[in-house]
Amino acid sequence: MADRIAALPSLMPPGLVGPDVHVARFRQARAGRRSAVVEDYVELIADLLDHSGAARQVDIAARLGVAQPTVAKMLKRLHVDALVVQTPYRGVALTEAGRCLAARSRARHRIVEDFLLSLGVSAETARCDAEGIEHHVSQETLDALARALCRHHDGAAP
Amino acid sequence: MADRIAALPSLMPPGLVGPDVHVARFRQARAGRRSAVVEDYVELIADLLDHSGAARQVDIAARLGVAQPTVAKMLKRLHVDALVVQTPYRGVALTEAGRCLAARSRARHRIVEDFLLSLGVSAETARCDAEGIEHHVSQETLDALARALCRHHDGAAP
DNA sequence: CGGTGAATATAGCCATGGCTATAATGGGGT
DNA sequence: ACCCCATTATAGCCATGGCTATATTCACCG
Repeated sequence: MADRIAALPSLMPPGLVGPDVHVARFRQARAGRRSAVVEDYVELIADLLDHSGAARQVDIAARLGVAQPTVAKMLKRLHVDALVVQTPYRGVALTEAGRCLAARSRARHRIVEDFLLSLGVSAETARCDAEGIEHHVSQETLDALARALCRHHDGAAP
Repeated sequence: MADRIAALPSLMPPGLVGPDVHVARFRQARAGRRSAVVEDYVELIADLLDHSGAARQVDIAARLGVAQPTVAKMLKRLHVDALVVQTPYRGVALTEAGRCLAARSRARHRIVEDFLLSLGVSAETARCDAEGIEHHVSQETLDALARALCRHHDGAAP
């Protein structure tokens, strides 16, 4: 059938790969979409804690562009996931796991954004695109971006 | 020095940007996540049509790694969005708008994947990461990637 | 010490995008 | 011509992540 034809490499024009490989790609992409929200929250909480010493729901909501109850519901989930600790009617704090995830997300974010900047993309676009891209960058790609960034810096200012 | 910047991002307290700017970033990222599924479907349908002449629900489901009713429901939505036309118990076809969207998604995908390959990322990782990244790449960044790709080719085989 | 306003908690709604189970249908083989 | 079965349609469930409206609680000030 069509599948058998598509599975023959010699008859396969570039772009259509085996169904199993296709599945793996899409499953990974969906996983990235799922973890993206969590990473956004944790990273933002870390930023707020570092910058102002407190992470209140209203601040999180204001920066994410969502309503406060949305933040409250998500914080419950983050608490279940052992990423934050909440004291009622007070701000949230990150657990050790939360700080770890925040640090990784932040590093990833920074590398992606710096890399986009090194390509000549405007600061605002780099920020926006990095926000979406960072959750889909594997460690291998991240390493490649970091290497390219190093080469760029070495070549630009030796 | 470049290593230091890339390797120790968490030691640099990121200057917090204004809340409104933050909101714009996250809103764009959420929009990208929303459109990602639609683009995945349309791009895949176009690939199936090009390579086997038909896009059946079972094939779409097998490649996306989802169940057939999930595909059926999504096709209804794509029909409402005027991206596909369905004849009952037959495969789907793309509308003009659908073909247009598929072409744009495919071009975007190709540039991102080729760019990752040019960075030295393995073929499999490039495929997987490109699948997630492509939906979050603005036109400006896409242009920058294309330019860098051209420079890479010129430098590699002049 | 009490009241008031801001922050948080809670309840309940919606759309999206998954799933399973099952019914309806159409095409191909005998 | 007919029946089988692969395919598609439909029904109904769940989790996620948004929202509004409203109740609670805290903190501060008079």
